[in-house]
Amino acid sequence: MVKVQDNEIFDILTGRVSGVINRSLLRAFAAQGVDITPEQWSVLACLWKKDKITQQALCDLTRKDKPSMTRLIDNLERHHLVVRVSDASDRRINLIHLTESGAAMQDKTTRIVQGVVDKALNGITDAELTLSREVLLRIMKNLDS
Amino acid sequence: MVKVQDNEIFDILTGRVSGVINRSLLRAFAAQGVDITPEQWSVLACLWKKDKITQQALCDLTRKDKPSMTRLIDNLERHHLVVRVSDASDRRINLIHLTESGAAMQDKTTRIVQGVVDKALNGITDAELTLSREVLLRIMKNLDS
DNA sequence: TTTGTACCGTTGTTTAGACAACTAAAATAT
DNA sequence: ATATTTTAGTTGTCTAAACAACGGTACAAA
Repeated sequence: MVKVQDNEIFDILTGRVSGVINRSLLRAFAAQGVDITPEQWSVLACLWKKDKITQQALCDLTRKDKPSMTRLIDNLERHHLVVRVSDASDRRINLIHLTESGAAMQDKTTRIVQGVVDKALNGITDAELTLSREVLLRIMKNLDS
Repeated sequence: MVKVQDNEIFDILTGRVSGVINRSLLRAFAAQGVDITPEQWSVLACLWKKDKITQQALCDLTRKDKPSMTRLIDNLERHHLVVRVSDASDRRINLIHLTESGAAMQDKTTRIVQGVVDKALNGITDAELTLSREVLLRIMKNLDS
């Protein structure tokens, strides 16, 4: 049995790795003069694939809850990267539209993120990565029920 | 090369796993009537190993920064689980002491956390876990510089 | 001894996640 | 046609992380 007291696993699973990555991304953006957070980037990344989708769709894609998405979009709107457009045929719905500046950020920011990912995965083989990913997905599955 | 656009890796590294675990822990505590967060638990876990240490030591052990620790300890004090005792010989220092209630939480909460960890790691072999951990540590090392 | 420097902890501000409670609109049931 | 339920999104409250700036205290150098 893996004992909780041998703290390392617990530490790793409980956000150490993602924290490091998140910080790296945040700093990489800042260093390049991009005023955006990794979370905001993940929302934009969805919209670059498919624009004009609902907030709920963005929740599903990013696995964030609705209040989080509301506030993320508040922030993205404040930065003029997206706009909420309420749907005429179903007035419950906001369709989130990329603005020009929002669309324009894709190339530069994706390069930045790619740089961090490359650095993170340096020296790690495909086989190692595949197995780790598979283990992590299994852990998530074990817990969501 | 692992492309950022194949979103899965990015998603995994960027907190989805730790998010799931964190939520699981939070709910497990709540379900057992324990009014505590996983972060607070991680601080208490340090103190159960070695009581009466400085805030800075707790920062190092938990890899949190000083403001985060200040506020975590604020919350723990509010719950009467620890107290700050300022050191007589060096008045910059607060030594964090477990209270009786703080000490008393060890067994129950550790069992709860152990339960979540067991569930998370169900069906994962030692070899798989060892390799994944090693990969994740390598990723962290790649990034902290 | 005074000055500089390093260290410990706090406060302020912004972003974000979790959860509950809520409004409004649409869809379904009766 | 009205009542109920489901869905979309917002707001409020708490916890927490990141970063900058700050006040005290200790210690070392000049």
